Amino acid sequence: MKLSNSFFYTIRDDIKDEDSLSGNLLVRSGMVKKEASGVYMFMPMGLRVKRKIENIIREEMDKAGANEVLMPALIPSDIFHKSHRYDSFGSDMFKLDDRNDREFCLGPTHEELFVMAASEKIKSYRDMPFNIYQIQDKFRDEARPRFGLIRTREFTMKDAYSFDIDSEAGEVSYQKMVEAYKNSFDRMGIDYRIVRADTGVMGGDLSEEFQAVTDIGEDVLVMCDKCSFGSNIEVAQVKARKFEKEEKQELELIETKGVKSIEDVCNFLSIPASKTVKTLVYKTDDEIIFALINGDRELNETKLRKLLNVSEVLMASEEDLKMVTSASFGSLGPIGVNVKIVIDNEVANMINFICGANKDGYHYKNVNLSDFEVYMQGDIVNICEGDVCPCCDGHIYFKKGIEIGNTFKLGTKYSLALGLNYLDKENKLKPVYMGCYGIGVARCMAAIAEQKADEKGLVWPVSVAPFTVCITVINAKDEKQMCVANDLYDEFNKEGIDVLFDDRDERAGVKFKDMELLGVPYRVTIGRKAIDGILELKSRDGKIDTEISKDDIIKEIKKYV
RNA sequence: CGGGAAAUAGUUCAACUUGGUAGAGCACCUGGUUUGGGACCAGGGGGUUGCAGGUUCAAAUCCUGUUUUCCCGACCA
Repeated sequence: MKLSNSFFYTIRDDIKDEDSLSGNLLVRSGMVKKEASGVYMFMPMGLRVKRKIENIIREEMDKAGANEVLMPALIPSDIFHKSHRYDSFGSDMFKLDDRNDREFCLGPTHEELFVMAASEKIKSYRDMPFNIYQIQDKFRDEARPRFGLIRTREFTMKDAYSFDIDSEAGEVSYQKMVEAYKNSFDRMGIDYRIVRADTGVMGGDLSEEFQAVTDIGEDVLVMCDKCSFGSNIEVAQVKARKFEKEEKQELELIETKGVKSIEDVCNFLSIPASKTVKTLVYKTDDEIIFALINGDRELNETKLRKLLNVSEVLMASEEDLKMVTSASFGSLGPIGVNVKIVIDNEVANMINFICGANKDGYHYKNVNLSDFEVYMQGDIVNICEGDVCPCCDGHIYFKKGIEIGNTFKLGTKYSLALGLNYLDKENKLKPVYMGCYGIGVARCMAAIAEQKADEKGLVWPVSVAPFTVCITVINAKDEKQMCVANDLYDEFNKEGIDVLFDDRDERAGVKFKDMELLGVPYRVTIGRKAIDGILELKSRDGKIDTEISKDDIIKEIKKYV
């Protein structure tokens, strides 16, 4: 591609409404442009990167034996009613009516359609296993699009679905996809971690996420400094701490005027937070519950929701609280109140702890488990840095990540809901075992940009770069330089190397800056010495900066691609 | 959905507090000088100040509403 007559532009100033590093650079380099919050146009350079990422994924999926298909983006809503997901997606779904008032939506995901597709083939156990996938746009009316391409409302996703006779066979299909994912992300040069995650609205038995490590990540990744444990914080198990053994003391009511927060209590009594118990009030589907956790912990709502087996937990308001006690937030505890008490595993290990007395201005000292009735006990807190790993005796540290891919063992959730069955050897009807596997294509692009960019602009690995090499002519009016450049351009093309020819009549500095902003991995500069057959080769990452003979340049570049 | 900020030329911003003909850098056009790291000089084009009301002799500026965008949170495969 020659730049002089191409649709290419760059922007010198920072973009006002793109705060993230990747979003700002992707827009400034003319790769994408925002049309609305979370809605982007892809310009030629951006589209090339996106396509390269798609092709890496496509190759790895095909290698793993999956077959590519394409589903509609426009989907009749009834199918989501059938799978009972219409309401769970709720306002995240873009909804519309056709001219006959039939309800449609723009597909937020495609499990249902893939089940429909698979049912065309699946009649018997002989018809499995197989895996089908597509690379297509999804639409989700996100509450808050942000960070450029990282959270958008229309986004390209590769989604694959495996169909097996049972969980054992499903496991094999699942592992194949995990391998394909590792290969894909390795080829893209992404620094990622695999972590356990919540299955969320997808449902199913197990979910793992592929998380690109970056500081602007929206997820907290829980890692162990000793073993390979990795988990999203939302599901990371906490090994309950054991506390020092001591004799149980007599329960004691103490006056604590104006003492509300855990911090206040600790200061007032000169004790560590771990000696206190925090009482949090939650509203579930139909009642108020008190959740008790150690004073230096944070509650994890996902875990609480699962423990209680309810669809939603919300923090209670002051009014909700009035229904169960006259005390206000800051003076709550498990004693003398008629609500269900849920305690964290760690609270069960505590002896003689401090908590609110359900009477404003008072706390209880020396509280023990025997002083109140426990409705349920479980792991309902967030793991902390420094905690002991749930799998070994190592210690936990955190990283932040962007979810670039995930894999789900769906099990039979969708096959049961939508009637996808097969006949086994004994002629019995059984539900199909499914897995589903997603990769956010543009999100990968943003993650790479985020991880690799420097102060000059984007830095693409060769595998996803819009062009592998650019030819920069110092003086486009110099016929000899242009002649050398044109020859080289033809040679690169002949060799099948993606080459960008910056033949614009611009000053050298402008061309250098533009190519650095764009992040092309290698630059061949054609300048004064070109007449003697001497060119310059510079890599965007700064590792190579050398003069080189015109005759060796192709060979040299080929070493890196 | 809660909290915060913002909207003025293609773009980044100024002018708003204290109402009085909207200005700069970059970008763009013309001419000239330049030509290896976002050149310089001279000249020039470009704005219903997001939108709708209101107050006023007079509104970018004050008031009300509304829309959009970003940030923090809630939410989120």
